[in-house]
Amino acid sequence: MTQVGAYNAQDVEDKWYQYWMEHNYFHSEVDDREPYTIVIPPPNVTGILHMGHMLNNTIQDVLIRRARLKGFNACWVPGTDHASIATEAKVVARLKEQGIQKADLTREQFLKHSWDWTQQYGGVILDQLKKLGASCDWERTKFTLDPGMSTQVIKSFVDLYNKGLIYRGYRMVNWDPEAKTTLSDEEVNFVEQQGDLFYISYKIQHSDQTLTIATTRPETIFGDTAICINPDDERFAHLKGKKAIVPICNRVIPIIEDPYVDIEFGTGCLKVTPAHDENDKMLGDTHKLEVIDIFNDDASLNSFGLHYQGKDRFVARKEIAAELKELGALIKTEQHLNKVGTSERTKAVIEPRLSDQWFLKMEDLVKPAIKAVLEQDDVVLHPKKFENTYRHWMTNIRDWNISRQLWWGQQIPAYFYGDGKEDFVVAETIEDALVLAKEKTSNASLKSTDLRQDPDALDTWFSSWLWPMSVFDGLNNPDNKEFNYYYPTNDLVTGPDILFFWVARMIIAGYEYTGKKPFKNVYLTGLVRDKQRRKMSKSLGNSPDALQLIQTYSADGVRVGLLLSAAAGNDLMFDEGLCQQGKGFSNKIWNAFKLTQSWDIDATISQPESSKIAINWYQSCLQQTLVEIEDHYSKYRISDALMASYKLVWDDFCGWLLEIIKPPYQAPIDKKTYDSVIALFEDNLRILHPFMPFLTEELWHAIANRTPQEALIVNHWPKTTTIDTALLTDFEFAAEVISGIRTIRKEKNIAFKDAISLSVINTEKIDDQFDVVIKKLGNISEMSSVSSGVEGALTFRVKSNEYFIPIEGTIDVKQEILKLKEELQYTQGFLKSVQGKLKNQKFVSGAPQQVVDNERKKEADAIAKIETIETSIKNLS
RNA sequence: GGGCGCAUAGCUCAGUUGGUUCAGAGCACUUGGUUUACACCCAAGGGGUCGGGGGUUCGAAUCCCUCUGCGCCCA
Repeated sequence: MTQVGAYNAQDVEDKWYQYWMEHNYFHSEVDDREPYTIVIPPPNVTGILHMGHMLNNTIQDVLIRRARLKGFNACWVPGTDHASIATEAKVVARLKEQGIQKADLTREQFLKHSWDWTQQYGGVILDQLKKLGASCDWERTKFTLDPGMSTQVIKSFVDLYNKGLIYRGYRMVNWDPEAKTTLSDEEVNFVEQQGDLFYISYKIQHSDQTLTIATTRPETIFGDTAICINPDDERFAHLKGKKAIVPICNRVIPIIEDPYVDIEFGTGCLKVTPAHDENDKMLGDTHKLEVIDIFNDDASLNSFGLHYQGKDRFVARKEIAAELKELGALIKTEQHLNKVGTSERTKAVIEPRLSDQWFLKMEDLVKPAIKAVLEQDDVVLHPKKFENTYRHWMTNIRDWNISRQLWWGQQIPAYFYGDGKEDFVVAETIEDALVLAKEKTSNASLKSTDLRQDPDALDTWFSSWLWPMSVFDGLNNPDNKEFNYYYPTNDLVTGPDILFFWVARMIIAGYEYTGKKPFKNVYLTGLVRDKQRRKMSKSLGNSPDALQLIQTYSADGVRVGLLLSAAAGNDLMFDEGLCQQGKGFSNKIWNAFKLTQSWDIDATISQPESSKIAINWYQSCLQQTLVEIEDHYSKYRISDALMASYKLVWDDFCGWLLEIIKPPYQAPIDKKTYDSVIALFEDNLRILHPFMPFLTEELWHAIANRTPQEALIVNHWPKTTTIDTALLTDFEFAAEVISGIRTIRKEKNIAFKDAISLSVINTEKIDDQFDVVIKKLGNISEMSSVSSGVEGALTFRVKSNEYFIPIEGTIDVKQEILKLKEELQYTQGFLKSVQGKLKNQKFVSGAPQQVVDNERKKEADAIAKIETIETSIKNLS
């Protein structure tokens, strides 16, 4: 007998993580085994662990630990992302606090600050993942700006440029005036805002007439280069071919006609500002209009804004409205609800702006990626429903703006040698660039100092889209042993919010560079929300502190809590109660172990029949659950796999098996039973290990002294054997009998410690092997088979078997009969509906044979049961 | 404005090809139970016209139409 104390999760968790690290179990090297690879979605280098990370890294750890147990060479590659916009914004903000403006620094100085920041905070989130139990191969940790990673990004840029897929375009882009950078469409959020609709009057040249235009942005009148009307609009027919005068700046602009104008909206007249609106740009192109950009980089007005020069766009808007009013040009203003594009990062209102940018042509690149997911199932999305979203995006894809006006990131490897738009070459190094530039210009005297590298950096996603390849150096060195072994990877676990940003692009890059998928399965988790369904966010302050949660509920508890309600692709309503449930489960397992250790083992006593049968039953039960779990995993239904394991251990192992084999108080247990139970407990631990790595490893070593080679983390998944289904069915029947006894005990207030006797009319011809179990769990002193009813006994039925419990004193016959009659009525009704179906010729001929047979069986069962009940009623009356 | 999805017990959700996994799970709730692993426990129990309406079918939570409410993505 061993004394086992209470479970102290914190000490245990630290101890085992250290042990795992010391013995290098997480590290993977190329060998003969089949690989199983996951690359982590690299969190932002300056980020801290939040609930979303916890969820998706728990899932990855479950998958990787299970693969390890299944004998695969499991490799989970961790890393961080340089997250150019987010990180640069943070660095700029910190410098500002120190009184330093980014504009006052050189690029080199600024990058030095950024690297300092990265080194200071970069490891934090990875350390937090360790607390969660993440078994990443830390020796392989990568950072998207590592020199080896960056060269691959540059290589791919040059390659795509040389293939003619990257071009420089003057395009309308989303300009973030605060971060002073371009954003991709995906980084712009549209938020509803109550604004004003201004009705501005323009004079018609050489006449007294005016026309009125509705606009939400009066400050852009300085950029107006035309007025547009619908050619079919009768109201404005008289204006055709005339010219209008822009108020304040008094520029004369043409009145053009285009069916694009919506006659119904506003006044039916549209002012055209090609520099500051996508649709206006389109009109401008069609009608060859002048383009006047009126803004500086920070969205203050430039010299075209005349006396508003230097003023912010929103300040200018108010003041211009006031001036227009003074001039009598402002007819009225109306309240107007519109959707305003804002920066995902800085929340600044986006300014549509024309600028020179680098673009990647997507049309041909997406083709293999569409085929792989939607036609060939080469890459499978879980859950499937995301295929529709994927299809929609991929078939409507636009060219990707890959340049950002930032310093933190890979600098675009384009080198300018002159002032012309086409005066550049693209090369991996400045030396190569010089060679190319000399060739292109036929100017042999060019020097590298004559070259100016494009100051812009590449979009962060342009480096992370290579991630599954670049972490294995696959672009620098495509024939290397590791890349060939680990790639394609197996599973990718990430949130659906970056299906386009990241997942789709990795698939595109994978096919472009290797002709192969980057991963086989994509598991899309849901978003973690709070109980009120709100997204977890810093500003709402509704995101619990991840490390605090681990401290309160243990890492195992939090892992279980998160997984319990996390079906793939479904948002997860986070509730601390779930973690409590996880912790409760740890406690349950711990106490089950504590119980087994409290017994004295006696090798001389023989095994009770009830223990023998119960152990056989649990063996089958575990095997059956194993099949179920396997099926859940194969469909990436991780929470179902957990729930199946949870019920196996809690209900079947603790609730039934341990209760059956438990020796009487202070009596010893026979050795055979003890050994079998421990062996089965070990199988439980193997199954639970991926979900609860710490507790299971602790118990694994508490059971026996084990060498490092024998640690649970590198042990094996339970071996599969045969399932005795007849045994399972018989047990189920016995469980119903026990439940019947318990119900009667409760109804009649018969305490468990009072033994009772039980008789049965065994119409069902049930095997008596479980009688010993029924006797033990029902506290039955005597159990006998009878051929006819027992007088003065309480009864219950399981199928057509009738059970009798004689009790002292008289039973309330009237009430018993009433109960029986109710049961009879219900069964008769059930029989009637079954027979109704069977009488229906269309059902019998139309339904599959199996369904019809089933109905016949139901009919027979019901008839037998009715007979049993009727006999009982007769006996009582 | 376009696209995708959801609505099942008080809550969070399963329910795969229409029929024994068909009305289910976990939690919560009610009642009873503690000298004998665990009250973070055990047992028993209540609770849903599967969002409304219509249709297809021998048969619908499941397929189709429509209405209502909600969520997400994109313009």
